[in-house]
Amino acid sequence: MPERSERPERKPRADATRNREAVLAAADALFADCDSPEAVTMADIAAAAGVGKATLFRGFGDRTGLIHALYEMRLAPIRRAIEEGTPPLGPAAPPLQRVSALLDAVLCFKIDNRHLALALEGTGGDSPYAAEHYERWHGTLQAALERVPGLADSNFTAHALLAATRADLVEHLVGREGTTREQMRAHLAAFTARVLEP
Amino acid sequence: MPERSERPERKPRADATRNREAVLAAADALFADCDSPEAVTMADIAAAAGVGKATLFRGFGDRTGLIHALYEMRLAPIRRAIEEGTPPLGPAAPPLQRVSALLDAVLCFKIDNRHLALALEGTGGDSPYAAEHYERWHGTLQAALERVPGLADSNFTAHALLAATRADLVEHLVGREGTTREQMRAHLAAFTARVLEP
DNA sequence: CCATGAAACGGACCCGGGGTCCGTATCGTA
DNA sequence: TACGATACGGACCCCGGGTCCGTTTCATGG
Repeated sequence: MPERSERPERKPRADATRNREAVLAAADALFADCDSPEAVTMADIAAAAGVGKATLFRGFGDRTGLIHALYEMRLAPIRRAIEEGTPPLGPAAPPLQRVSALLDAVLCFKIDNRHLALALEGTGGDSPYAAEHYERWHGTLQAALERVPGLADSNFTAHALLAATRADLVEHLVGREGTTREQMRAHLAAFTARVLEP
Repeated sequence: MPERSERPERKPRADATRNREAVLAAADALFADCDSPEAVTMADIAAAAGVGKATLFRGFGDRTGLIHALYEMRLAPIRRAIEEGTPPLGPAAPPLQRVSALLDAVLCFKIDNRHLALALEGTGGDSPYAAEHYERWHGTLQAALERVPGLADSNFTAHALLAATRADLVEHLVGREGTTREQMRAHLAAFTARVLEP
């Protein structure tokens, strides 16, 4: 009896995908207006989505997985712009400009998605540095830094620059101290300029 | 009947202080050799100290309080060296040297007390930027930066430089990737030099 | 349009950890 | 030594993440 591995794939169920969307939407909304990410519980999300708790865990594995899915969803456009976009974000940009553009993009993303970034980095268990999206940011940034003349330590420098965009720092400055989005961008730009220019 | 607020203070009980020491020692030891801080539970600490759980909470308020007490204990000497020590760490040092010395001190402390720093910054609930010890680091560093000629944004710059010494970053580089203590110091020194020098 | 089995559902349930309560043991003082 | 205050400890509560299983709903083939 031959293996039937050759795509007997039946269509995915309609309610499953519908529920997945509902969960993502509900979670996004809940995280959006809450003081701190750990204030929103899995049961809350399930209730808000009109779904049983098990559906959450079946669809996303665990809490981290759900947040991760939300995060990647929002991140996808920026990711594309970086990997195959046009300068200054795309790969064709001259190194110096690209580093600045990269960091500015990260910062803007973190500002616009404070809740998610905070929820993700604040997921106590695993450090942010183990996540693959951080690896991507770091890898791309390091590659760009490598092409900057007179700059050793591209590895550490990439880490240090990214550290300036940490979610809780952004939350502290923007959310708590009322720093403007544009002020933040200016500050970060000035800082990176100082690091890059000899 | 006059208020008896004028020091009717009786001597603190011997067992109380003894237990406090035992708890601090036990907690320190447990945090020292564990993969991740949240792996060590309050019950564990109580058991290791030969004490009831309630004693922990009576003496330190909550988990954060206990970790905080440990942290401040270790931090005290460095704090003194900064506030009333001799250059390059003390207040009399020229700004540029002091900034470098300050950051180096923070880094060394975080390396030598990774467990504690990680436990403290990783205490999900409250962001590290709300803690008063961070306020102190930041305040001192900002003051020093203020005296560096040609450097605007001393506030943000202080945050950004301190971000390069975040506990989980240190843990990642030193604990996971095997970076040497001296390598870390060199990297950070080079990075800050780039930021400071025009 | 209906029978069928696979896939998804949902909420009761479990577990582990932070934090509390209160009867009891211990200490400092007179 | 007697006494009141203080600290003790472990049983207990609560809440949130994660699981189990009987039931429901869908896609498919007739």
